[in-house]
Amino acid sequence: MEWSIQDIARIAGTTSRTLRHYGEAGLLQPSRIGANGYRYYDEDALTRLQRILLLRELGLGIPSIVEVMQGETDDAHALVSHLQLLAQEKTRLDRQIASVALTIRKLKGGEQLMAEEMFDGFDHTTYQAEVEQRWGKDAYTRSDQWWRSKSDEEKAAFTAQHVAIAADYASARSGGAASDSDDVQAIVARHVDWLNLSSPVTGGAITARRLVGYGDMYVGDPRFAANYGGRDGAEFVREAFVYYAEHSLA
Amino acid sequence: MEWSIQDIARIAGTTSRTLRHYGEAGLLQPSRIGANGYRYYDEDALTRLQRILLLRELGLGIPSIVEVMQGETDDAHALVSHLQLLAQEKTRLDRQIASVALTIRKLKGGEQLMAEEMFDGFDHTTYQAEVEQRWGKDAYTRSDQWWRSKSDEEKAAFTAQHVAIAADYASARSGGAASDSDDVQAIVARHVDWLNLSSPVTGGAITARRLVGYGDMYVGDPRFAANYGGRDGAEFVREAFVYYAEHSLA
DNA sequence: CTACAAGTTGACGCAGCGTCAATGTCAACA
DNA sequence: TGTTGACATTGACGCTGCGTCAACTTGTAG
Repeated sequence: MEWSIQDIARIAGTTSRTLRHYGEAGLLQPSRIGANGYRYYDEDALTRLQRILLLRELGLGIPSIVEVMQGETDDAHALVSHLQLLAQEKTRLDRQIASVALTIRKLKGGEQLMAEEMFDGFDHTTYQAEVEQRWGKDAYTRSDQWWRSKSDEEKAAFTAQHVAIAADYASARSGGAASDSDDVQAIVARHVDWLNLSSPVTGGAITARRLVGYGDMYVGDPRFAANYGGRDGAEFVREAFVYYAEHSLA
Repeated sequence: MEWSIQDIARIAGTTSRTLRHYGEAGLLQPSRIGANGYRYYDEDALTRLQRILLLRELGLGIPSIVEVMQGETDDAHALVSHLQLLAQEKTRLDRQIASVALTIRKLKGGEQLMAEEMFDGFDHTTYQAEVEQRWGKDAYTRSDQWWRSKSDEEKAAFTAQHVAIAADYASARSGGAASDSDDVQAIVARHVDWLNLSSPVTGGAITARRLVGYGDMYVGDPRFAANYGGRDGAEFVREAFVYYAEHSLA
């Protein structure tokens, strides 16, 4: 059996450009080249290609894959060192997220705005007067003190976590995931953990009832919905909350 | 005041090449260009450059910075959307780390090897016989059962966490951090959390005494030291453990 | 006036392909 | 057999953010 470059690309789920690139890189040569210069690939090449694509999906660079395919390194070894790279990347990212969050807060004008901002994302009340009206007269003070008690690092981490959670909802939703899918429910679990971080302020761990209450608030208030990509995003989160409340907080 | 490209680069802590690049990108023009083509920069340019470098450190791309500098977006807004990018990147990385860890385990030949591998990283005993001798006759069984009780995702996460921790030690050490520095002690805190994950097996949370014991083992056994970059790395971890044990587990 | 160090410039390189413009191939139709 | 149009295929350039380098200037010491 023999296929043209386009055929192989379709079968393996990649592009002809990529195949030519692998050819240049010495990763995968066509099994035959026609008199007209066209590349043709056989079944061995297809198998090899699929292995290459797997390693690429795992993030290995072409030189590493070349090594592996030449048998100088076994797959596991290459993946382990790759894993170390990924881990480093991750901590670098974590650090950067923390500094960016910190810088944002500094730019926004110092501690004064912090309680508001945090409350804004946390229980959707932006102004002190509103907080007091909605949550009781000393809620603002309690929250403000709690927030001030945190170090800069902790504040940044807290903010960053929420941003990450919101981003995850967004990508899950755009990827077509259902609000009761495992993926989304896993995000909710993290979200609940995050909410529980401030349980000292709100008085105890999240209950099913409270979680659904939050969901309603997210949908009802555009300032909060904005955190989740608008009304539709907030609605998605609310559905996920409801499901989670029923199945995991019962 | 006016400086040559090299002067400005040194003052701001960057390179002349970078400055020329920013020039081409329209980010930062020299305040004057000599008849010989040499670039000269004044104080305004220096101020602007420092702002640019700050945003770059936070990971903003040049086009984004151009926007910000043109006043089309304020800093905070740009950083918030950048933060979302970073958060997405992070979850992508998390997923990839999990898949790589999972793939590694699959390659290593299924469940059979898992208990060994995990024990290998966890308390340095590679072989069943050795485990039994060192930790008591049913330690291996307990550990094996505990490990088997985990889902694939959980196993992958567990492995990935340890790799990340080891990588963090390595980068901290190569960055010249002391074992009693805040950064390193924060890594130890995560390490302790990680060790506590298997407290059901080892019988209760880590104590100061046990932590130091682990440190000694890491240094003493090359198979384990390998996880932390060899003897020197293990020694570094041991020092960090000792400090942590005295100051945070007292 | 020479010799040499230090500075400056534009150009190429890199990773992993996406995206062309320029040709080539092939079946259908005249 | 010649034409046409739909698809394929190829090599080349582009992209990010600079590091690195060869070639050329400038300035200082002797």
